[in-house]
Amino acid sequence: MSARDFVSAQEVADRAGVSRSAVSRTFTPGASVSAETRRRVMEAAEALGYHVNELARGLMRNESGIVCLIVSDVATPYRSALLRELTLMLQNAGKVAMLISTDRSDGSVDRALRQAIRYRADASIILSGMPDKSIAQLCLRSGQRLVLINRDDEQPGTLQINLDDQEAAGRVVTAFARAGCQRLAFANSEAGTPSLMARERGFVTAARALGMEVSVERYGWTGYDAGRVLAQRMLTRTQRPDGVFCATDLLACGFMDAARHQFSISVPGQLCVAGFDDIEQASWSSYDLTTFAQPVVAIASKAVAWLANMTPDDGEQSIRLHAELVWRGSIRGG
Amino acid sequence: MSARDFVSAQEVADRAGVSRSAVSRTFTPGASVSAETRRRVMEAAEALGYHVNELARGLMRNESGIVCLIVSDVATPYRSALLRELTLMLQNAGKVAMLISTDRSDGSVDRALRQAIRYRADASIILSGMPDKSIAQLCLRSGQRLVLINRDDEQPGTLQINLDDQEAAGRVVTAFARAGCQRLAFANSEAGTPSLMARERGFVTAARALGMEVSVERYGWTGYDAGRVLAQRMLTRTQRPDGVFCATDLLACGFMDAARHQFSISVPGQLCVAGFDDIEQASWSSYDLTTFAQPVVAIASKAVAWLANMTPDDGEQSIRLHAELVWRGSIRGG
DNA sequence: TTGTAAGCGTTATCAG
DNA sequence: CTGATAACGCTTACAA
Repeated sequence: MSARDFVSAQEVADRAGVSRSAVSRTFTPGASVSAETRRRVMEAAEALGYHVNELARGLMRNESGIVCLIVSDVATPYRSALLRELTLMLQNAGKVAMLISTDRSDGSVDRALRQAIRYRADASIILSGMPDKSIAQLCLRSGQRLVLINRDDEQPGTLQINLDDQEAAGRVVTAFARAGCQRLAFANSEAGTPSLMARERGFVTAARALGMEVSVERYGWTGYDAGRVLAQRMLTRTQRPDGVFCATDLLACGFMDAARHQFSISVPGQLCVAGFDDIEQASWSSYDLTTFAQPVVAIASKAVAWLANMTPDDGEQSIRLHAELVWRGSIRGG
Repeated sequence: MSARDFVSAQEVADRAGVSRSAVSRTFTPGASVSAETRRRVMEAAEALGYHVNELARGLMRNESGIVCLIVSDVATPYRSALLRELTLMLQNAGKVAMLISTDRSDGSVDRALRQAIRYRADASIILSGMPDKSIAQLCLRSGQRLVLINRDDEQPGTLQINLDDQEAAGRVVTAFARAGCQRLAFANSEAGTPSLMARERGFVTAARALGMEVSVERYGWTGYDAGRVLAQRMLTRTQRPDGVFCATDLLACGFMDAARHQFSISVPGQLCVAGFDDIEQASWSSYDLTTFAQPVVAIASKAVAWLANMTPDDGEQSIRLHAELVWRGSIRGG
């Protein structure tokens, strides 16, 4: 068992010949300490290797500085990009990120939130899954702020950040039409999250509004492999689609690869493809995928700003951000 | 300002009609409480929405349960995959992950470690960058355990996890030779981390040992774009290489894309390519990249096991893991 | 098994 | 500006 011996403010105070309150004030931004006292304290602290104990500080201040990031599938390109922005901005805001991974099992998010409460996190940001109403209530009641990203559920007291998924999906129909596509299709996963379903809804209704044929297929869990399977199902029909909107870029990459290498269908020559997220791979020249950009920096900065501000009106708030269409080569006639 | 009102053990004790120590014991695994008392406490806790305050507990126990993950470029496929395994296994071990992002600036890792100390983390796992000796010493002196992954530096008291990079790089030379390659080349970044340099060293020496021609080029920071630039430099030579080992898969993807789409060179027909890491994209059929697998689960489980065990011998320890060659289609004649 | 009481390292309050 | 003193919520001897 290790020593576990940290130096305390008391020891610093002793060495510097001041009271421990003086030490505390030295390390509290904006507290009133004379230059001379501060200097002596800093010197002693440096020599002893003193570092404020945030556990004790959090106990007193009733504010831990911890923000929990609750997320599943961290290794996914979009998720990890969002994670990067969030941790970076939290650090810049003087907070620290606690990462909790969830799985698809029931109550996984609830367990994560309970963890957040135990560590007295100032806030939790939920990137995937939905918390049970009751546990969300508990968070809010105990003064923990809650941010839901792309969840689109009405939870009073929380900040909701969403995209204009449905409207965006409508815009891509226009693009397919301009490219001369005749038979549209939407490739979705079975995850059924609000944003995924909004994209499907938007695509289908916009296509119908233009009097275009449109079909929908759903399979698996929004990854590359699911995209391949979807291609297999959709491209072996007698009347195969010539314009496919995939619910995410990962699906689109799998779809394109299967189309080209398995069925020798040229993209965009015989088949136009679009995705959603604008993950890094979408810009790789093997894919060159037309897609919608997740405004990850905007999402992260909105979330962190809301947390940092501690807005006086604690009420719910809903932010809807714009997903910009990124034109690349997977749709003809950009 | 929010209410920030958590229920305390005292309140639970009052409601259950017991002392607050009884409450404490109920939530301490392996403490002696009668079944009846436990039941009443649990009931009261449930009703009130009580959750142990880990800040206070950590203060007393001198053990926070926090493990810091210090990492740069979280959004990179290999890094995020390792991150996923680590957080998952830490959770299973009853620990919680605190994520600290670093950049390439000097002292970035040191600042991260200082943060870790302030939160009295039980341990820190460093995935990128190197801490200053003095701050590492401070961590160890204050009883914080340190794990360095792929850093290959001698830091007494820490756990070092490394791969057999140099030996692996040697094995790929054999593969190139079997494929009939004549002119080998190593595509590296300028990052100069120990593992990257070990791969370069291993490749060059093995090639020379076989009497094969071999060149080295270094550029940028180990990403897709750097791979493209390296291809540009290396494939426009009069005597261009026909077997290229890229220091990472990301470099390899960029390299292959440039080779095929920019220079119309067929892979593996005219050019064999190999990478390192076995990121998810390496298995995508557009790349089908022969590469070495980072044993991420083994790495993570070794790290967490070491932390959990609190091995009596506190001394340094060095684990060298094997990077398995994953045969795919980017080298002829697998 | 249970309750009492003494800390853990900090900050906030309030005299001086 | 500075120093005592009382919290914060918890765990853990120690005694009952």
